[in-house]
Amino acid sequence: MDSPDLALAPERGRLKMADIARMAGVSISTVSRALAGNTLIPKTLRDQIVEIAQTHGYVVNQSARNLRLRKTDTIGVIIPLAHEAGQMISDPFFLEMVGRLADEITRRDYLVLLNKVITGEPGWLDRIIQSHRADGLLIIGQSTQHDALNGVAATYRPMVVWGAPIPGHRYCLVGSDNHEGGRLAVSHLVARGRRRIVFLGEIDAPEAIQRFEGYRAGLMEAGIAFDPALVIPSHYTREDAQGAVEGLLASGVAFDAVLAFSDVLALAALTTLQRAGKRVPGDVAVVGFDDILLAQHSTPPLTTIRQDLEAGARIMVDLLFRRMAGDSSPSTISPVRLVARESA
Amino acid sequence: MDSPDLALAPERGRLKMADIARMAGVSISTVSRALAGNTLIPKTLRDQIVEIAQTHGYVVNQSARNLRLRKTDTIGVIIPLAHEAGQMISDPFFLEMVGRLADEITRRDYLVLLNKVITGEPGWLDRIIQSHRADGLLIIGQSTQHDALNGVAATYRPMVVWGAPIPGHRYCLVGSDNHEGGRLAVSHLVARGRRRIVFLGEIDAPEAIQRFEGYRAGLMEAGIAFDPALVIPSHYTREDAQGAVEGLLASGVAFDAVLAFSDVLALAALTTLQRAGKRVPGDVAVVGFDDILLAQHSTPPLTTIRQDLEAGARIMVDLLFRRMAGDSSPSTISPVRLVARESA
DNA sequence: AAAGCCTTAGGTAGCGTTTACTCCGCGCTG
DNA sequence: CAGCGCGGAGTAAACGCTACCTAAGGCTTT
Repeated sequence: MDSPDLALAPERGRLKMADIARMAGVSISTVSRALAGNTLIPKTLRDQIVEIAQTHGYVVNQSARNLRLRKTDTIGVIIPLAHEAGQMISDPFFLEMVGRLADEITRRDYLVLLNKVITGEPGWLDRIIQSHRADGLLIIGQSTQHDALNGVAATYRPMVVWGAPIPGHRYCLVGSDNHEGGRLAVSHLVARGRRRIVFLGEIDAPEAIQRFEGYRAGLMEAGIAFDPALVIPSHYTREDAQGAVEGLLASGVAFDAVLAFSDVLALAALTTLQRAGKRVPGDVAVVGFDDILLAQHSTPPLTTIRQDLEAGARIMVDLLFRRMAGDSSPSTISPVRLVARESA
Repeated sequence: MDSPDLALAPERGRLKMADIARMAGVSISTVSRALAGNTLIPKTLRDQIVEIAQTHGYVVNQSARNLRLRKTDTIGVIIPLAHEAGQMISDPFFLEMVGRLADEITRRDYLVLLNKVITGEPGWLDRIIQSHRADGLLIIGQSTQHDALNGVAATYRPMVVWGAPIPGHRYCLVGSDNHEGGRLAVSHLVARGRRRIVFLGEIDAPEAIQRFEGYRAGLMEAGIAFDPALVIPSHYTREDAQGAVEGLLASGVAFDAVLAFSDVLALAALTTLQRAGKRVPGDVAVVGFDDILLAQHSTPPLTTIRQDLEAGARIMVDLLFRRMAGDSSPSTISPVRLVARESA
């Protein structure tokens, strides 16, 4: 059928536009236009060219296209991990967030470029931006990088950050009402008669700070004095939380509830407490934060502060695309709600 | 300090190598070499150039680099979703796999490009390969695309597929011993006195087929006749499995155990059975497959066939990089083991 | 019938790198 | 002292594409 064409094809897999042009007997620019669906080329010719390209398995080389067009049809999703504390992309919260974002992004026919970043070396963000590998950036968690983010925000628009608002932030922020979450959790625990409420987690990132502030606000509302002995630091991993809770138990400090920074920490606390013979919620009530999938499946099911990640992801991607289109978009804080299950 | 340099810089954000060259008073090629650490350039000059680049926030444009070098330092992770059955990247199994792969890939300083593909349109794989956006491809699950994969395997080397071996497969395959998994599960159930064992799942993808074959082999070993009425089809989503189990209950068919294709399905079955008043494992024992994180947290904890995803991901990435280096690497099937928890 | 206009198509200049090739000057050897 | 090798740096040709500019016809318009 098209035997003459075949002779013209170079080795498979390195076909370029010029090859298709030769086969079709037209110029390169005509092929480019035809494949782009440009109506400058009459429909019949366009279809012919597309047909030839298809039967030969030709596809536009994106590296070249990206260079020429100065865009990549790709969104970078960045996971900043501070301290090299061993937290990985496999962390359930990140994973859920990444999944949701990926669903939203692919729905818009963009690709997702996943970046794990060990923050610390200054200029990491500039490096990512200037490499021009993505048309926009989604940053999951400010970690301790508020200043770095603020630094680029002035000149680099297509960026949306998940996290908590810090006075003077100039980047576009999407997040939950962490303060209210902390307050809600405490008020729920207090209503169930708890008075000695542990706060489990590292208080470094803005989200953590605000949850902690909410915790203190909740205590104050209830007229309970804040006791520093009940603040138990723990990194973001299961293992770390387990160690922290074991330490707490060993210390002999009395407590009847745990409010954890995240569900991952809460679940670790739950199992550690149970293994130590404590009944949950009988002896100790446990409240988490996030409402990851696991939360509803633990034994007992975890009471937690729910962040609607699906909505959050949708908003982030929405705002990002508006920014990429030149709009300036406002930061957005979504409400949280307490999901009462059985652990508290 | 370097005030004359500043005057030469164009608007921030679009610095190119030529600008750095001008600032340093050398040619473009010298800058390129210096930034690449090429020892042709004496160390002092190299350091000077790097310094200038750094203070001005210059970073090599990857689009251009990719085009010139014909490589991207990027691995494509592809999630083929058949049937448009609503399964999303947010599916726990995919997510866990993606997380593990991402950890392995970023460890090697490559980036991860996430691709959701609705298989169906022929040529989807060619399109991805020819777009030259990634240096290698990791495909999570053969789905129904065995032929498409086999088609490109001959000419496209850097590709590794997660799934189950099919006679005559020519692509590099990594997976678990699905047949043995099915057999193990049945043998475990039989040892606990179960005789009417349901198989819950779609029997379309190779992995499913082999798990099903293992199920039949297990029955045969135990001298139990295979009963087609106990094969309950269900797509890969929670919702679908729930419907399927409800249908099963309504049908009145007697059964005392469920072996599900995946943990997601098993967990859906678990809750559906409980909601219908069945006790697990009292009335019905439930066994899953995969051992996703959720499995150990359900009530009761799920007995399941464990696939070691961490090891699997490591092997996949390992083999892929060997293939990218030109080695040909063998397919690998990892053993599975039964994790007995309380649901069976 | 000359002048314009629209349609259709090609030529070609980049996009920003990397690297093979060339060139220059200096210290050595024979 | 001619010639040679070599360290050091520049020139220019790709990499594969898109889009601006130009041009050739075949129309309509005055």
